[in-house]
Amino acid sequence: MTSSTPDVSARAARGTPVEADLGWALGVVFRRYAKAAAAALDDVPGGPRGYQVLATTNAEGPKRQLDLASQLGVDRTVMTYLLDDLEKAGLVQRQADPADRRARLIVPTEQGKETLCDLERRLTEAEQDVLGSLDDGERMIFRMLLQRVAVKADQIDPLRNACTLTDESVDPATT
Amino acid sequence: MTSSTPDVSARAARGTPVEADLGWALGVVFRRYAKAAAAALDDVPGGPRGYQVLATTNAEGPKRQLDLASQLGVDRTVMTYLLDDLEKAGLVQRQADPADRRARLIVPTEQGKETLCDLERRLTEAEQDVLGSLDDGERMIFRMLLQRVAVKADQIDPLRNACTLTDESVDPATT
DNA sequence: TATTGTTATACTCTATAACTATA
DNA sequence: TATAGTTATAGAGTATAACAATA
Repeated sequence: MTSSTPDVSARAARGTPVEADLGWALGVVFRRYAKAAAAALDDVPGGPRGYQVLATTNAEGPKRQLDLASQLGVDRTVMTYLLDDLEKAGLVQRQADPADRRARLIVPTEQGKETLCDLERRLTEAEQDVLGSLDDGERMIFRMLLQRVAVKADQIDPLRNACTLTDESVDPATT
Repeated sequence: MTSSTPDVSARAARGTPVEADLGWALGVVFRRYAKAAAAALDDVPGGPRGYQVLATTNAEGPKRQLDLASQLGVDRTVMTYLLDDLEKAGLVQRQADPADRRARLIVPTEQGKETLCDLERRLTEAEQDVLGSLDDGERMIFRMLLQRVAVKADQIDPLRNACTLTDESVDPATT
C-alpha cells in the first residue's frame, strides 16, 4: 500500500466495496467468460479442453499425446481420457507415429475441423458478450493492456499455459 | 484480434497466436494473480476463502453462516468446515444470534482483524506484482475498464462472486 | 411444516503408481 | 534403463441427504 494504488489496510478497516478490488474484478470477469465459454463448448467432449485439443492440433499439425498434454497443461493420464472421448465422437484420430512406434499422433478429422470452426464462432460471441459494456475504443485499449499484462505474466511464469506457440513453429500448411 | 473483426475461422486455420486471444489473456492473468494470492494466503485456514470470510465479516459486521455462505458462493456444508478451521485458529467466533436461536453470528476476533490487515498488505503486493508491466497511468485505466466490465458482468450474473481466487476448477485455459 | 446448522455419504476431478510396449 | 501411453487406485474438493434444534 505504498504507491498509487488504493490503501488496502484502510480497505479492511472501512469496508471499501469489493468492486474496487482487483482480485474480485478479475475473478468475476474470468468466471463470466469461463462460464460463457463452457456453455458454448458444452456439447464438445471434454469441454474447453476438448476445444483446446482441436484448436491446437488443427493449428499446429499432428502432435504426440505427451507434447499435447504438456502444452495444454493437463496430466498425461487425463489426456488419455480426453482423447478417448474426442475420438469416440469422431473429432480426432490417433495415428501411429512413423518415427516412434510407442507414440501416437493426434490429428483432427474433417468433422473435427468443421466443429472447430463452429466453436470459434461461438467463442467470439462469448467474448463480445463479456466485453459488452465497453465501446470499441475502450475495448481495444482494454485488450491491449490485458494482453501486455498477460504476456509479461506468461514470461515470468509460463506454468501450464495453454498454447505457448511461437509463430515460426506453426506450420501454415497443415491443411 | 478477434474482437472487432473476428475472422475466427481463419484463426483456426492459420493458427493466430494465442497471445491475441481474450480467453488466453484472461486466463493467464487470472491464474497468475490467483497463484500469487494463494501463496500470500497460504497460512490462512481455508486459504482465499478463509480470507474472504475474515474480510466480509470485518467490513460488514456479524453475519449468519447461511448468509455468509450464499454471499461468498460456497455451499453451507463447506461453510461449516471452513468456520471450524477459522475458529480453531482463533480468527473468528461463532456467537449466538439473539434474534434466532438456531443461527450463529460470525465475528472476527481481535487476532482475526490483525491477521486480516497483514493479509491485505500481502494481497496488495500481489496486485502490484501482476500489474507490474503497466505504468501508473495505464494501470489506472486498466483497473477502471476491468472494473466496469466486472460490475456489468456481476449485475447480469451475480452468482457466486466472492471466491475470487480459488476456482481454478472452473477450467484452466478456457481460451 | 420450514429453516439453521451439523454430520455422513457419494460423486467428480485430478494426481500417483503400476503396467505394456517400445526405444 | 528410460520413455509413450494405458489402466487402476487413492486423494482432495464438492455436492447430496439425513439429522437435531428451533422457528
